Amino acid sequence: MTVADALRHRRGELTPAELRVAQALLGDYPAAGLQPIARLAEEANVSPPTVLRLVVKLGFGGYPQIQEALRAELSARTSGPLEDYPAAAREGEPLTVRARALGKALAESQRAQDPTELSAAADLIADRGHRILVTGGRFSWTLAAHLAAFVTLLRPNVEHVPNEAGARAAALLDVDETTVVVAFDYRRYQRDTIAFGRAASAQGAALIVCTDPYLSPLASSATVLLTTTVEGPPPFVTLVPAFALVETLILGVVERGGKGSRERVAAFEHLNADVVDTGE
Amino acid sequence: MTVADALRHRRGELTPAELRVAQALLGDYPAAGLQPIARLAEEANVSPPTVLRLVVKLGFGGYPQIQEALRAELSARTSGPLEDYPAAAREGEPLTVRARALGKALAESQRAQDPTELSAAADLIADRGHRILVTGGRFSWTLAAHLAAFVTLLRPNVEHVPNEAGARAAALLDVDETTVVVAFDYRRYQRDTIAFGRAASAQGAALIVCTDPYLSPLASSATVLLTTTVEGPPPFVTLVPAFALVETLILGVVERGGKGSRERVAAFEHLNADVVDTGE
DNA sequence: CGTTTCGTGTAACACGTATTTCACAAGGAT
DNA sequence: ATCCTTGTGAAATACGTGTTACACGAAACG
Repeated sequence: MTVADALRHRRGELTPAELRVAQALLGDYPAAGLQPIARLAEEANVSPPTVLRLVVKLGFGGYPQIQEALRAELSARTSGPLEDYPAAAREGEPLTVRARALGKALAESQRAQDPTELSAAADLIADRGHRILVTGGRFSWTLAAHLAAFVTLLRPNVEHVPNEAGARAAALLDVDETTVVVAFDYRRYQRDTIAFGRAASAQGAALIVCTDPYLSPLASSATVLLTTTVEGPPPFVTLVPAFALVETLILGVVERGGKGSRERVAAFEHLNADVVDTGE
Repeated sequence: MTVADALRHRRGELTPAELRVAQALLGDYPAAGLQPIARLAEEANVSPPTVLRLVVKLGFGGYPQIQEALRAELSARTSGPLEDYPAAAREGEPLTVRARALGKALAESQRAQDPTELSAAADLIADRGHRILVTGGRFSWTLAAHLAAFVTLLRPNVEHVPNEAGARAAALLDVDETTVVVAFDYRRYQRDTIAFGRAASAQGAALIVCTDPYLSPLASSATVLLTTTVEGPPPFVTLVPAFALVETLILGVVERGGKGSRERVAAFEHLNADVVDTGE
């Protein structure tokens, strides 16, 4: 397990100040952790002892030890298993290159995923005692919509809250301890999404935050935190891993729903006259 | 110029012992240079002062300075934190299995993709002489929405037609030869999506159909046909490859849009006060 | 409303590290 | 051969750094 993995995995045990250190570390990984402790502390707006406490909490004997771990990860890169993957297919072809990049991003992203967090999220969403609100940002709203569309099929009381002030204000009116809010917030974090999530959290709702490894500021309020890569082919970002996460979540909810969920789907299909079973 | 460049460039001026340092440094770059000077010296079989002399010869004020330069190079890499650090993938874990399945589906799907069709689709969508309508079915409408949301950013005259009779009827009113319709239709093909596509095609519109390998009935009317797998982990289907296709299409449109597209995106980001650049 | 616990920063301390100084070899020149 | 020049390492020094101890404040608890 890499330092980055450990950092994300044990996020729940971190204090606010320690979380700031984690963000600084992940934000410029691994270079930030190879600086003197005082410099890292300054970038994270905390004191050196706080950094040290985080390091010890992660299981390292001291700051030099975590630095050694980071250097080791750095050295391991050369002999990494991903290097020999591209043996297949034609090099050069832009489409092939893109496919590889996406596949790699997907694999990496899911490797870093914490099964505990994932199942906690599925539990929350599957529990019919909760009301579910799903929302997203300028681009990620489609992910929210996709999740909401499927989950609606599996259980009642699911709502997609559009990326829009009025709808969000209205949705907040009924938020209480029995509400679960799923928020998608990826780099270029959006102030309004963050505000919505924080408000919901303040009103007692459970908060599932889906974000990138740099962590949305909303992460500190999260009950459950799910991260996926957004690194795509060189200059671009991709939401493919995030989309895969959404599907995995849906899968988890289906599993928890058991027979009831399947029957619900069957009922839906019968009600739906538009559906054609066989092609042609 | 990077430290590595400087090292190679000036290797002629180096003494034998200094050369050994250079080799050690380049052999495990840049991790070796981020160790304490004594450790690096030991690995190169020289004394610490020799390392320091090399550092000064390269134009650095001291050892901390060259370390800072190395860290800066590390940070400058555009690649994200996860991308570079593979680490060992845990076998067996259900999540990993799913990741592999998705990755495989993705790779296969994109390999089967015909570059000609893909670029034809991108051409059609990028051409500003056309009006673009995007629509999808019960589940794939989010894909349509995602495509529409991004393309709207890149060019004017793009419309997402919801999966709903009224909206579709209204949209059909203005369809003519200058219209391009993008339709998503995956297994459990939908009668209404098919009807919409056929009607648009009959009115002279170009038709881009995104479907699975079993082919929607709409395929026969398609100007351009794009297929992706829907085979997911055993009992389930996945839209991940389809989502990747959408992103690839967007990428194609961006490329064709050239500088204009980028400026459009930049303008959008400036207009958008909600966006937060840095966490917290 | 005290009391306790937890989180955090300040300041002193101790350790490790970079740097300097100096001594010693090994060629090359006079 | 003797003197320089150049390259190198050992040891001592001075500095920066990690670490520890302690004190303050805020939140949780009784």
